[in-house]
Amino acid sequence: MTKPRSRRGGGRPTIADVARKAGVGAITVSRALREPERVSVELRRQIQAAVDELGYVPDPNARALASARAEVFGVLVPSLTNNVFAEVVRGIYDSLSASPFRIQLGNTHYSGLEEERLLQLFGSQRPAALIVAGIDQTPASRKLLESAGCPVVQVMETGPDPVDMMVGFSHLDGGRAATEHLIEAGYRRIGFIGARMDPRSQRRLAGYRAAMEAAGLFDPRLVTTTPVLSSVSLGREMFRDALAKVPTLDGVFCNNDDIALGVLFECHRASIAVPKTIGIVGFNDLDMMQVAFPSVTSIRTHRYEIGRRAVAMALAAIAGNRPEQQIVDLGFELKRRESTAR
Amino acid sequence: MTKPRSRRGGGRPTIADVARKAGVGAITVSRALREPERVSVELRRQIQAAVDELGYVPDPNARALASARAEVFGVLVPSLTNNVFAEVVRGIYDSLSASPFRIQLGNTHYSGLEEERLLQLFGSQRPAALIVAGIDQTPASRKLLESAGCPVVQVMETGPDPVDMMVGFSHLDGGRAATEHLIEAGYRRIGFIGARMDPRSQRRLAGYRAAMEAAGLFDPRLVTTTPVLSSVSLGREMFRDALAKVPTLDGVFCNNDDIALGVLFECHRASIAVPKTIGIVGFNDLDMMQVAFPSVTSIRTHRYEIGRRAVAMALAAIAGNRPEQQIVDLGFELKRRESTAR
DNA sequence: AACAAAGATGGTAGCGCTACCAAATTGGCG
DNA sequence: CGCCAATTTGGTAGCGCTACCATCTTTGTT
Repeated sequence: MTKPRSRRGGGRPTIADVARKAGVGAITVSRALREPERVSVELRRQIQAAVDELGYVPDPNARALASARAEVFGVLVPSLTNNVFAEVVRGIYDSLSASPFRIQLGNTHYSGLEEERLLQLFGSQRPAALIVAGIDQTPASRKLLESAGCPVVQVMETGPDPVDMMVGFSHLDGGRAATEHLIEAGYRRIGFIGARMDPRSQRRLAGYRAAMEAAGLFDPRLVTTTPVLSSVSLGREMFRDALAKVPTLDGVFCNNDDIALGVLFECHRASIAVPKTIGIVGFNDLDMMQVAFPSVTSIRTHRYEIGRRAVAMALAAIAGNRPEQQIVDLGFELKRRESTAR
Repeated sequence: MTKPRSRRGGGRPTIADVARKAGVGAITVSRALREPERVSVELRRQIQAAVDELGYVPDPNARALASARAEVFGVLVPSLTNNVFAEVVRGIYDSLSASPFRIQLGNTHYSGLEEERLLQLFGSQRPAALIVAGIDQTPASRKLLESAGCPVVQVMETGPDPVDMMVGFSHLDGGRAATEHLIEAGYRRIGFIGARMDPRSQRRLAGYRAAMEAAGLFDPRLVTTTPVLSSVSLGREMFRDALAKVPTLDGVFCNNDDIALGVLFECHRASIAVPKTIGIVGFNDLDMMQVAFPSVTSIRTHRYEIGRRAVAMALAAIAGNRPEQQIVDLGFELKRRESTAR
């Protein structure tokens, strides 16, 4: 006869301990915790008392094993420090904090291969739902998502062919709106400056190009891109490059607000008047854009709300009532500010 | 006779399937995966072939249940969008991505109660290690950490009384260094502007106060704080308040770089010369501070490195060789820039 | 009052994996 | 050549929980 719980570390209470103390069967404790309405009020009280007294916390691993379903949301984003994704993730966390679901966060570093690896890993946990950033998964990733056997929400972007559900907006339309605004404001030699040209940035660039071509203003020399990760200092450097290439530049649409801020600072430093000589438009509308001097026109996107909606849709799907709308376009807003007011 | 695997979702391969295919015992497969050197080369090869062919991925839940130890690092931070913690978290993720450990991330929202709740929750998973931000845990949280039965690393700050291990730096010294620098540069009416006065901000304030008192310059009216979450726009507003309160203000030490940036923009807007009329020092040294115009003096902290070191120490402790140094002070650097060069 | 239906509770048998021990094989050495 | 130790492999018995079914109540219906 071996010692009963030699292997378990601290001998923390199990469901059997609770059941014994409450004078009921283990399964009843399990039910009282998961579907209280199926247990009489009286037993529920007794069980709760035993739980409190023992400080019982269910073991999620045992739970997942027994039910073949972990109470985990797998979340895949390409970056943890990019404020944009941080806000999406925050929306997801906030929406899930009151639920029993945990979050398994993965950082793909903008790599398709890493995404596949993480999906493989997440799949082994049988998550309750998967939330992934973007719509450009590799074929292998797409297959993994389709066979995940759980609701899948692609976020940040909308597109024609969802794996399951989608919440986002059109980056192409955003890029076009930003560019059209510059054109309407009277700018003509409008540059595009973009770092880390991920698929979303590419589509913003496509929107820029569409607007420029429609106005007969497109010139490939106006486009400056790099695969390097975006930063404020990079924005400054790229702006200098762009200006060296096209000295007549009179406006820039920046891939994101970090770049835009770098451009703004360089304008200050080089005594280039904004918006008079150069108009600036950013993307995402971080808090600081409206505080900057001059304040910077930007495309406001609803990152936090995207996170919330993604969770809401996934939870609805888990509960069995899939939303009638598979694709939710949360749109964007052009925030007109001083940097383009000439 | 019930169907053998009716409950399991997609009938994914189990260790038994691999064992059968490789013609070995299940336990040998388990060993080949976890401690390959204890299995003969030949069997190892056979097993690997079977794993590849079946696409077997071990179930982490079953693993955790059987071994009473989950391959999970619990990580608790007060904010997900604050760039500072995002970088720590990134350091942690990057250091752990090649290991079998997953990460369970919790957001305490700067709340001690929420921290307790999350520690309770994390404890139920028997994590391999815990990394928590800060050193000011509530007594209940501290008890949970002490009885977690795994390595614990407190990060971001150092202090005299670690639960287990610590990686960080002294916020008090940082605040003092920033303030002394302003004093040396010739500023006299130096304000402190601080939002979200968490314990680390409090200690930066204490450092400011110590430096000011030592120079005989302290005046409580110079201190402007709020518990509101920090942002660039809040920095602007608080600076206006501070200036209204003390019109002779000639310098500010800001709790963090967001606030400093808000101050800088307001100076531009109100045509206040920096560094001539007002000197500005920030805290953390985000990338943009050196690009700003004028560039902003700040205290550089090593967030990413803190994350990496925390993981390295935890991994060492798990492997059985605890680092001889329990408390690692990674220090900080005062980055002198244009905003205080007068 | 008799009987079916619905509700409440419990027992049993795993979920997929690993700790623990036992067995089989090999090698070294007197 | 025999014996013990080291190495390699496998069997058994759970880890803590829940799905599934069985049992026992309670309630509703005619």
